[in-house]
This record gives sequence, structure tokens and C-alpha cells, in this order.
Amino acid sequence: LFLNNCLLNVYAKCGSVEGAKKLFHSVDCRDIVSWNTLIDAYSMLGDVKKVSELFLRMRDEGIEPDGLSYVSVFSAVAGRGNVEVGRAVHAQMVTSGVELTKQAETSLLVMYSRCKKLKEALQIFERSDDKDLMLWTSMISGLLKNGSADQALRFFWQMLASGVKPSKETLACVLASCAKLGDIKLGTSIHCYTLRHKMAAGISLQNSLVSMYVKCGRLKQGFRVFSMMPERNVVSWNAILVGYAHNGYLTEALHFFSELRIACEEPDYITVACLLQACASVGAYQQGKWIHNFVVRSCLLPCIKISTTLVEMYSKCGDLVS
RNA sequence: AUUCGAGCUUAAC
Repeated sequence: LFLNNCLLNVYAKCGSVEGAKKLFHSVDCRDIVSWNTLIDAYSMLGDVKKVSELFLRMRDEGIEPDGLSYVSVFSAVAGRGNVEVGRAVHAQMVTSGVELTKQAETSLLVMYSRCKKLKEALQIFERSDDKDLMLWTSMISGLLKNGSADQALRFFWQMLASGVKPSKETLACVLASCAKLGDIKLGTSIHCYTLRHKMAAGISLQNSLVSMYVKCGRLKQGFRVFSMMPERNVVSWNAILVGYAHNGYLTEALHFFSELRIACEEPDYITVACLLQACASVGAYQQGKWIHNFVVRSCLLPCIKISTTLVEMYSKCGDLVS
């Protein structure tokens, strides 16, 4: 059983749910670890249906879910957004008497926050009597993502006051809040803090630094951080490109777009949507059509965001027929 | 060391 579970974990971690599934069904000796491993494999794929199905089936087979099983369900719901399923499982967890672990608490908070249920997320947070770094960071991120950047900063100060030290992830959220609020003063001091505490590495943190500077209108500073990054991903490129686009530099934004492709990074729907919005805002018809052409020939999946910005671009450029 | 939680880009209106 032990070895089978190890192997199951290997399949799951390597992204082979099929392998995990086969192994899971080929043996008749399973315990809670086997179930949790398989459920989490589906959860990581975002397959909420499979997750709930397995979750129900394990109870039928007489295995009571533990804290970890619940975490997988909450995380799956957080990714896809059917709150009602999440609420039901949450209620079941309460009645079942399974202990609310730190992980379950955090994944619940994240679930409600990603489903835009800020009140319920705040409730989880307030009811927690031992707020750790993960819970604080998740709450700060949740406030930011739900349009309360100012409150996110207030929570950050409270976190510091309560003696919890921020991680790079926390600071990335705080910087994103500064970006949203245009708070260059706090943004800069966070930057200094990361340098003083040897926390300035890490792609997410650097991405949020770039974003903070350009959103505050400090294009040169943002570009300086960007150009010194040892590693970049599509978020880095989007951050710098959007900064230039929002400050009225369409040509430069398009330049970053070609650089991105030279760097062999794949543009995503955000890249394209931002460029189209930039074209729309200055009425750049030719460039807009060129981006549209790129979208058609790319392997980007059609999505509402791209469609909307295409419509916006064409109408702002006066081409109502397209 | 058989299974588990947080983070960065898509401004504002």
C-alpha cells in the first residue's frame, strides 16, 4: 500500500492523471492517502466534476474525508468558480467535525475570494484565531483582487503590527496594491525593503515591481527593473507593455510585443487585449488590424475578452462593419 | 520526504 501510494504520487506529480487513475483502480487496497492523492491530481487539473465525484465516492466506500481531502475540493472550486459546490462542502466539513486545519482555512478563504465572495472570505479571516503568513497574504491578495486595494494596504500594516513578517509573495501583493493606487512612495520603500532584506529576487516580485513603477508613471524605473531581470515570463512582458501602452506609447508597446516573440515567449490573451485597447484609445486602425490578424493566425483560444476588445478597437477606429 | 494551503500582468470611468 505504501509503495503504491508513492507511485500514485509520482504519477500525480508528473501530471499523469491517467496513470494515477489506472494504478488507483488496479489495486483493491486503498486508504485515505490514495484517495487524497488522486483527488488532488484532478484538483490541480481544475477538474471540479471529477473531484466532487471522487469525494462523494470515497465516503460511499467508507473512507471519511480528512482535512486534506477538503483542501483539494476547495482549491478545485477556487479555480473554476462554482461557489455553491464549495459552500455545500464547507457546510459538510463543519457538520462532520473534521478539524479545520490552517491549510483548509486558507484554501477556504482563497476559494471565497476567487469566487468574488469577499464577505465570506473576510469572515473566514476574522474567525481565525491564529493568522499565519499564508492567511494574511491570501486575505491581502483577495482584497486587492476584489477591488479594495486601499483595504489591502491597511491589512498589510495590521499584519506587520501583529508581528508576522511578509514574504516575497506578500510584498508582490502590496506592490500590486501600490500600482493600483498610484502609491509610488510606499512602492519605492517596499522596493528598498526587498533590497535590504535580500528579497529582491523572484520573478513574481520583480514583475510586480515593474508593474508598480510603470503604473505610477515611472517608465524608466520600470524598464530598469525589467531589463535587469534574469528571467522573464509572459507576465513580465505584459506588465512592461501595458505600462507603455497606458502611458500613451503605442509604438513602444508594439516594440515590446515583437521583442516578446523574439524571446520565444508566447503572448496570451492579456497581451493581445491590452494592445487592442491601446490601439482603440488612439484610433490606430492599421495596428489594430495587424493585431487582429495575429490573433487569427495564433493558437490563442477565442475568448470574450479578446472579442470585446476587438469590437472596441474597430468601433473606436470607425470601422463599424468589421 | 506516501497525500495538503498563499503570490505577480488584463488602469480609471
